[in-house]
Amino acid sequence: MDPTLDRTFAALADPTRRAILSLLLEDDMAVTDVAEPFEMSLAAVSKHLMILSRAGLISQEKRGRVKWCKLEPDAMRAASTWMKGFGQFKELDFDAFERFLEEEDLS
Amino acid sequence: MDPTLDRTFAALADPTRRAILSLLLEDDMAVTDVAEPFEMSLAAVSKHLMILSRAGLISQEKRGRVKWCKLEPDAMRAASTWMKGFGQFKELDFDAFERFLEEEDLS
DNA sequence: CGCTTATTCAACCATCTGGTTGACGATCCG
DNA sequence: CGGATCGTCAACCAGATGGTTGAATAAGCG
Repeated sequence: MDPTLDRTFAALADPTRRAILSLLLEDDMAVTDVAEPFEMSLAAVSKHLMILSRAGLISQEKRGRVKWCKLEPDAMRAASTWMKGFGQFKELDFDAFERFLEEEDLS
Repeated sequence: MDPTLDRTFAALADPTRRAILSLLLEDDMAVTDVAEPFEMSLAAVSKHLMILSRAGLISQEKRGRVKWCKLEPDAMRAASTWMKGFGQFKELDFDAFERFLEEEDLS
């Protein structure tokens, strides 16, 4: 029911966006530089960045003309936590998993 | 570029489908039983199960009239591996991460 | 055989997605 | 100031998504 988790997984479902995240792993980048390796318009990349931003996977800060994009690990960590918790309890203790979901509010 | 990873993350982006996976964690279930807790038509749940199935997150086996749905951990593991690898190399060794991506073919 | 249960199919609908192009606002620079 | 660069906005498009309903297929049961 967590809308953030929805947005995070949805954002990760696109290969262009995963590639953008890989780029940002190297360093913070301006929007134009993020767009450079992709064979699509700047506007399209800008939209992808907006989706990543609303999903909490990146943050954007405008300094002068240039908008800098920066990886934000927390959102991905939340998604990873959901998956980890999921596997952790398989064939083990379903009640414990239920409690885990309630605690984390990540059902 | 891995279409399976695309489908896996896309499948996980829907709260109904994540809830279905939680149900299946408890036990294998028939389609009708999976649908029971949800306030939507059986056809809608059937579609969700199809999406989970094509994403590799579950398998479905028909025995008699009844189609049994079973959790398949491999797909989620692949997604989890992508995320884990992602975090693992942050601010550490970008070249190693690049190699990881190539090896895993999970860019 | 005929009824009931299990599940999908088909058509339809509203909304979202990923892309385009062209215009626009903002900022830096000579 | 005037021009170039950075980035978004707006309108548009084709196709996917998540839901509905009603009919169809398939299998078990009396």
